[in-house]
Amino acid sequence: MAVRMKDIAAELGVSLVTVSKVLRNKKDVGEATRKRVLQRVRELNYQPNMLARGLASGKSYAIGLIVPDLLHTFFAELAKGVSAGLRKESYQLILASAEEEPELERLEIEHLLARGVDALLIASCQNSAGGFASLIKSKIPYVLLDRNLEELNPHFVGTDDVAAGRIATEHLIQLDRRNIAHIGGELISTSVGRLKGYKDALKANRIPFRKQLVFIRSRLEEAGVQIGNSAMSELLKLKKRPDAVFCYNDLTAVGAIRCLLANKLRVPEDVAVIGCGNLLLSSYLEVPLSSIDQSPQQQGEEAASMALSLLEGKSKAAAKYVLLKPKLIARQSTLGRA
Amino acid sequence: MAVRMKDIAAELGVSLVTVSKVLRNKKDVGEATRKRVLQRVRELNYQPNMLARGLASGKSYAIGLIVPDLLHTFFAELAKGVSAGLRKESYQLILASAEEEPELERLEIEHLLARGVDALLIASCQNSAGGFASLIKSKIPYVLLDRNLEELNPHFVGTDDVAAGRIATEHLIQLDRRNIAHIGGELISTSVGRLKGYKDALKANRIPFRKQLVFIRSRLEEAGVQIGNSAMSELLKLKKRPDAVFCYNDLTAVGAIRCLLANKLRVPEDVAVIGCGNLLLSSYLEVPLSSIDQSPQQQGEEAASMALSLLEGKSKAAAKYVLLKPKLIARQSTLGRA
DNA sequence: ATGAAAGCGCTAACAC
DNA sequence: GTGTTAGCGCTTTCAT
Repeated sequence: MAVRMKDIAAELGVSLVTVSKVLRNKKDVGEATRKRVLQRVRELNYQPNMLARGLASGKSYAIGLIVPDLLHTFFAELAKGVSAGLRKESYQLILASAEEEPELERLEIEHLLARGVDALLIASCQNSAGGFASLIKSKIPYVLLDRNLEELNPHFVGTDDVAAGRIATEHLIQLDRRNIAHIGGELISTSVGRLKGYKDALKANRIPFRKQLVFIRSRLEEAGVQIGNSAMSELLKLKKRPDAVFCYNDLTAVGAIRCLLANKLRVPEDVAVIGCGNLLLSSYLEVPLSSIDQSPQQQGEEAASMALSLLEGKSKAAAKYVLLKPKLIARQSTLGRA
Repeated sequence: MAVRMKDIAAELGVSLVTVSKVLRNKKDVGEATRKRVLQRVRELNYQPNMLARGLASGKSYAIGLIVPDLLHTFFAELAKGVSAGLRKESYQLILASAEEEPELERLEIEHLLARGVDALLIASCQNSAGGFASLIKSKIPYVLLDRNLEELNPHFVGTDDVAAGRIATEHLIQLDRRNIAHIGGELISTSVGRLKGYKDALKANRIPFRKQLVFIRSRLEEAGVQIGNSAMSELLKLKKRPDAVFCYNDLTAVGAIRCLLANKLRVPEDVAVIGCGNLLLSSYLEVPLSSIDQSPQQQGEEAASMALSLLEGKSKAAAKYVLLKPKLIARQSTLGRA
């Protein structure tokens, strides 16, 4: 089939090992030989068989990334960042999606391990550490992304979700809203953090926390937009209607806005809405959506470099936690028309 | 490190070969032995080392997919479809993005070949067959997706783009528009096809084709939304303003709508706009966007099954071309408020 | 039905 | 500097 080192070696009258050394930039090869080998390698556009290399060396120069859902552009951006970060160091990315199913995520972990990835990056859709058994047993380094699982005490790259919740809520407070609702998500770290930020902001501004203004929906029940829609319609049934809503993600916010408009309410005059995540299309929406940006690409790059540090055995040098600062992006859904 | 076949064999007092046979469902193993092996395999949650298997057998049970850009949800949906299609047959997907750079696409092709993928699916961002040299030399089967390159005479799965252009344009004609502009893209098969469909529809309805109503922009210059925006503003300079625009994709349409609204024109009353691709968020846009749906997930599944057929040596059984029928999704940007 | 031997294409350790 | 030897963990072929 394809050309092998053996072939190149034979052609050039050197040993296979010499070719191998040249290709891995080993120093103990004569300059003349090195040039001859490189020349031929380039002519043939030879690529070493990574299966063989991986098997022999125990290193595959590939890193796996598992995301919950690629349709969510946040994770696509994350993947882009990881890919860019790895490419700099000539590592390769193997990308897989768990389709929001914990069981599938477990399977993908095993598949990637079986393919010999050197490290694994996971934006997990699991809510417990159980699915990580084989990963932990494998001893390969791994980094959790976006959603944390504290019981694993993992290396982690994500957003400071408490800050995100606080910034969003404070933005609404500064706009003189006092009756601020929150539509939250499942019991994953991001949702929990954003809820805490919401509460913190209320407390810091001496606004009483009202339980009935908080609406938590498990994501399993419905898709994001529907969650926002139905949650908002519940909130509208309250005697004292909220004058603002902080939604834990942008899709939910889109749903909430749909519901408000359908009820002839104005956004933001009657109810201001802010999301979180800053989806790529957020500024083109029916009502351009205020949101909290989480720099997903930067998160990806950070995760990549953390993983590479771990591989180089700099376990101590590598930061354990990287929390990126969220940024407010205010648009029409809170500010109104300019 | 991890458990190996050798270990399981030793524990059970059988030979490594027997274990291997059980795991690959070979018939020539006694029922009792088979059960004992499977039992232990399950207990240990043993996963065979795919690098070793691939090296020994020449088959990796992995199929590569290269897309131009994961941020474009069309390709994310495509990937989801491929993944689902492969999973059914216990093949694994290895996903890579070329970030719209032909050179990167070439690199990814080589990487995936070096990793021993059994087949390759490519939604290519190349505009010539040059980048496919190593792929062709490798002899592994491949399928092109979405964008065709006729000089390769490849196996192909995509949309009937001529039909897409025709349907979109006819929709505008049925709404009594006669001065229909087209904003097109680079010289790739999809753009060319949609432009042809546009022309066909005009001709079929005896509407003269006017060259100045067609605006082609190379994608390299600007991002989709900007293209639409600037192209539309050029079109508005025409003496006779268009009363409708068919944009070759949704992002361009979003840009066109922005431009129209910024110029105090009403959509669709003054200018109706239709896109193509039916982005996931299309219905939540500033003006919900009419578009042409291309069933990307189904395309992905078709491509997966085509690739698997090719692997099973059913080269003749496998269809050479699969063109999916596009569907009109009419929303507010052409129909107005309901 | 079971297993011993050879080898996939490469790297690692050690000679020369 | 260069090459030899011995694997990496599997599959394949061919005995038994």
